[in-house]
Amino acid sequence: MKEVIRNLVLEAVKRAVSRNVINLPELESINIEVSRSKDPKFGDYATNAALVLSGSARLKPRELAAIISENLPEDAKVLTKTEIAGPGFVNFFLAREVWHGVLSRIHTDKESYGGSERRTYPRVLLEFVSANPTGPLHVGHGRGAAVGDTLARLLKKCGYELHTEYYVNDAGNQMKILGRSLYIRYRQLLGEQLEFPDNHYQGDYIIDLARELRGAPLGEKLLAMPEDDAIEAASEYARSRILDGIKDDLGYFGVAYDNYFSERTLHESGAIASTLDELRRKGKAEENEGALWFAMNDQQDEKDRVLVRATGEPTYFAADAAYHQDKLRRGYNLLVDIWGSDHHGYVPRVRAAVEALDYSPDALRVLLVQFVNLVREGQKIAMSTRSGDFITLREVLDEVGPDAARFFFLTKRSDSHLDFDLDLAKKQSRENPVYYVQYMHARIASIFRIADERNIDTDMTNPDLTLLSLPEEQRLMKHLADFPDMLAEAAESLEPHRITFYLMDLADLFHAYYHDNRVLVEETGLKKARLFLVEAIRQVVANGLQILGVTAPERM
RNA sequence: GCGCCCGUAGCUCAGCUGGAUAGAGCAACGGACUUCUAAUCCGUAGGUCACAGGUUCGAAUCCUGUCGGGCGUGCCA
Repeated sequence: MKEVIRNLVLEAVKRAVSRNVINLPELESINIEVSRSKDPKFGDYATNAALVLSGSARLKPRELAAIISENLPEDAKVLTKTEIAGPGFVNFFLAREVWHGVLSRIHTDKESYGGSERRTYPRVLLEFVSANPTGPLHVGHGRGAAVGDTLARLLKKCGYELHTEYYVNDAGNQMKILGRSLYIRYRQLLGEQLEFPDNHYQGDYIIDLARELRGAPLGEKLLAMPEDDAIEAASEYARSRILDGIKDDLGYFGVAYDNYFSERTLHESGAIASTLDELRRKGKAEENEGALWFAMNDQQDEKDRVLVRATGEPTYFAADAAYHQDKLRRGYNLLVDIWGSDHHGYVPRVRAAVEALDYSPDALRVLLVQFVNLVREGQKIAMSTRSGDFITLREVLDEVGPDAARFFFLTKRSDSHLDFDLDLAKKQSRENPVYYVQYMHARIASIFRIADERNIDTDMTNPDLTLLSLPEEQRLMKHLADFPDMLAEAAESLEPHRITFYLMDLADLFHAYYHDNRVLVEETGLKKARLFLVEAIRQVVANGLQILGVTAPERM
């Protein structure tokens, strides 16, 4: 809808220029905004065009606003009137028929309402979670998964060509430690007195894996192998079992990837060596004291960073440079990475690598997701990944369910700390936003169900929407009209949390309306119009929840 | 030390790509159940947008500094 208004304004400006009413040197690059008016007395939409353009037009803002207003296309039926207000805003009052048209549009488009046509957007590769396959997913990963998967659904809805990927860090020292952890636990289980090093994986899940080995063919084989081989075999086993567990958890959480990308393949294929060579040739990588360093310039990072250790082992950074190059070579021109915020110092490094490999640094957008505190009975639950003393995603899902978890993870901006209140997530009341939103859907579904049971006609063809004259009905229709704009802006800014806030606002409007007004009234015309309205609401709620990956229940 | 993020109502947070009078929920207080689900709703109260400067027609939003909190600053991942 904003686009419609914006085009009217641009048209008005062009007409004013061609009629020589105003003079604007740079007509092409004007950057005006159309926004939703906060207060009904300012109409439905407003533009700051006159304020932005007054300088180059050499006119006072209010004068320019008047000119824009006068030069709007006469046949713009969507407008009932415009007003000039404040320092020079042009306020637009839209015709009732516009909102009626929105309702009809929702009924026509159904589950596709709110989306955008495929446009010439960049091809996007979204990478998220990418937790090391050295242990189960914890709650923080859950937040990354919810943000990432919702963002994926959102961008697809908005017409982006997008794929999702999970980068599996299955190379390097961590995998060796993982293998040794399992190997030692296994031999301990068989009765040997072995010390378990502090820096190894302490979690009980390693002991569980060791139990699986006991009596199994692989377990027998391990004992016959030289220790190094046994550790490698144990590592491979642990990696594979843990990754399967991660995939199970993600599946239960409603998250599916287009691709799992193994770091190991970058080592084995020579991709890392080739990327390093390229960096050397470009003068971005230099030997020093036996190690290979990435040469940062002043704009990139505070200091040079090691790519290959003096031991000859490439660092995580080297693999990441190769990985991002690989992604870009696969034809993606926008890479979106979702990382835990503790990795934020790493952003300049990878960005610099992308730039050194001749891609725009803007081809990489990194979303940082802050930590999650679990709260029970008002107390934060202490967690530590190192000691293996943490709450897994699975435990949270088993306790509150995937719907509440997904919704909760999106009740704040991703770069803000999140307190996840387990008690609240289970509560079935107004305080719990996920129930509040789902309940709106269930209530509407129940109207149709009740009507059916009582043999009340729910035919909605050719409704007379002028009967929807209550202020709250107007507000509801306008809010439904905002849905596509909200989605487009959330997608552009990579801010999926906007969807939950939108739905909570809609729920406020709906519950109040429902409370004060009956849909199944005697008068057939009014009943038909109201059914038409609430069904449109139900559809938008369903569409919003679908993007969040949360179910829209018919009854609760 | 240096870098990044954050500081908005008692609490938890929206709003931050500059726009008009800073918004929700919770908690507090006072109300509403003969109803399509009270699993709900209505009302009241609550603010030096951490502080100080600056840019601008206009600043919670951008810039600088100060204070306070978090994180980073490995030839770790």
